[in-house]
Amino acid sequence: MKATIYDVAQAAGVSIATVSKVINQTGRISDKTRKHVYEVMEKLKYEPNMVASALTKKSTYTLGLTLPDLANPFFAEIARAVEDRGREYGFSVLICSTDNDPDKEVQYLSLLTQKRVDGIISAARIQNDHFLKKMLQHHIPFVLITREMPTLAVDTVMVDDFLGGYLAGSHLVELGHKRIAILVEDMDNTSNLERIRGCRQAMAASNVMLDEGLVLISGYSVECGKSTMKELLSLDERPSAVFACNDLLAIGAIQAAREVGLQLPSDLSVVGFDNTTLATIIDPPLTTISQPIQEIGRRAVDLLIQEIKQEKVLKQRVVLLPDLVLRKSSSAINER
Amino acid sequence: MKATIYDVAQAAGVSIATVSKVINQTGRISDKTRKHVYEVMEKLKYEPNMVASALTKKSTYTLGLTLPDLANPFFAEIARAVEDRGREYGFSVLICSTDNDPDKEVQYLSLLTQKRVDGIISAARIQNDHFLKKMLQHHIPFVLITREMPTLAVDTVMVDDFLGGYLAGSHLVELGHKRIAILVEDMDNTSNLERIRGCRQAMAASNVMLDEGLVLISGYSVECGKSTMKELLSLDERPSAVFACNDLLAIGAIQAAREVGLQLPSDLSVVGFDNTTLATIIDPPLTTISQPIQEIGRRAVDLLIQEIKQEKVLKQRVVLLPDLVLRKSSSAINER
DNA sequence: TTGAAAGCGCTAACAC
DNA sequence: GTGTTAGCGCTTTCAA
Repeated sequence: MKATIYDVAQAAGVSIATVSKVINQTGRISDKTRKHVYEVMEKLKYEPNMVASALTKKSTYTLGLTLPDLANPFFAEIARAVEDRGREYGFSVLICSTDNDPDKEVQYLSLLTQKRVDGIISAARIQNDHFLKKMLQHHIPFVLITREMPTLAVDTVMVDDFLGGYLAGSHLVELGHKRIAILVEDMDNTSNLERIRGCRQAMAASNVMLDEGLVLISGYSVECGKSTMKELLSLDERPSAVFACNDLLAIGAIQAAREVGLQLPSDLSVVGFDNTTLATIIDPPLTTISQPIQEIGRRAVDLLIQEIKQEKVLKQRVVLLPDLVLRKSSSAINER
Repeated sequence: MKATIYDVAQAAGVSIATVSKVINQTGRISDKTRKHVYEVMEKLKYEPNMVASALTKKSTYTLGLTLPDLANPFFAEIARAVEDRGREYGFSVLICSTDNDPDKEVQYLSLLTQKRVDGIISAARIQNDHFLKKMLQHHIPFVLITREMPTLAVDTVMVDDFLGGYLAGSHLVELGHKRIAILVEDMDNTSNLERIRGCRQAMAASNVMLDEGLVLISGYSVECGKSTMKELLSLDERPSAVFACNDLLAIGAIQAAREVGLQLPSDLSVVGFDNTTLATIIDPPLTTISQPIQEIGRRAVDLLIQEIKQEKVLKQRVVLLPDLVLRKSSSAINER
């Protein structure tokens, strides 16, 4: 049986209140008893029971993180950033992959509240905003990352998707591309919509019209990007450039292009979004729009902790600005 | 204030015991009261407090997972596999990246025991086996994955590293390579040692001697692999093939080779280890030794849960067998 | 500087 | 079928 605070108190010849105080460094305890209690704890291999203390303190010192898929490098990096920043504040993190499945989302969110996490960070594209609204009514500290819910007053840390799309679009247009395709995971979330809108607007600013028939919904994975890109490449008049709304799709696009024998970037320019480590691994290295992953994780945790500690009442939306990272997958159009 | 079981009991006009029974589906409750209690819970938006129940039930239904770095795709995939299997049993998982830092390892392990996780899965290369021994004495269910501790009776799920190295070595030797280099993260862990030993033995079996000067410790990242590979390539007599003890290093090696203008696989064959998704992204696609990641996560959780439920006393070491996955980064030696 | 005692929200005998 | 009650291991007034 694990030692409890009673065992320590008894062995040390003091009360449990005293032991509690030395553990938590609260109240005033003489150096002598403190040291003695420490020794006894050591001897008994005593490990404070945080579930008991959580029950009284009403704080578990754990954060919940929901995201679509932990195996996706982008989210894995986000998770790591959250973990690191959480650790600095003494919080650990419970991770939940939802696969963007509404059922899982609801289940996990409910689980997290039952486990009484002190706050939740969600990168999941929550389908059920009704449910989310309910969560917020429970007043559980909550911050959304990577995406926004325009209709909800919820703390958010995100990147400016419109600007990201705009940067991608201008880059391509400046390189002389006119026939630009867009690969998107799905159209159900604002981020993707904004990225497309940004790209379209950048093109329009240079009088290049986006052919809406070249905007393809591909699903979520390298494979999906690849097969969708193949469709695109079998078109009579194939695009000379493609903006993929995330790196995974961009990679699929590159693979598809190579499989049909195209040279990159001369035959096809590809721009991604996220700037995950994958972007440097693919050949040619991917020109992409960077999200400041570390910073997103960091700021999200900061906001959450402030809310948990009630140091803040003002909800806010932090919009970080993306960057165009030039690599080798894009180049001036090759007019034959 | 969140509703408690008392609020529900009162509002439903029953005792808390009854409410508890309907929540946990224990004891016998009439359909009528059950339904009524459910309605009240609904109305009050009651969420059972799992920290309270954990205190009495002595089970938190959460698992701890420690690994070197969640941002590393290999471990991210492991984490996802563990999460999924855990979920099937109703467990969530607390993730801890140790960066192979002995201090963090000790801190996290201690944190996990304080949070009273029901069990721990560790992929971390725990430096401090003394500490680990202490953990095991506490009888906390524990399973090691991805690596072994030969001197400790601890449940383990791993891949046969020796065989993996052997497969890599034979493959290269069969392709006619004689000057084979090995890139390894570090020599502090049995896995790496075994992989090298396997490779060496496969070579020896074909009367090819491993030049120990070609075994380089590179550190842990694509960048490290790259710079170490550059050293290797600046040798007077450069190797014609390299076995990298993990995919990250293999990717670094490929990048280095390309940067100095080599053609792969004609000028250099590269074999990796792990078969992460990265292997399919790099160009040329990486020939590598596959670890059955899903299966490792799955089996680890199964073992752990059995131990938690005390359905098992026998400790065991599950050794999964690796596979050679042929892709495009290796080919017969090119004799000029 | 220390201790007694009342909770925290729940489960599990056990009694009715 | 349902209720009473004694914990689970800890924190936190409040007294001493």
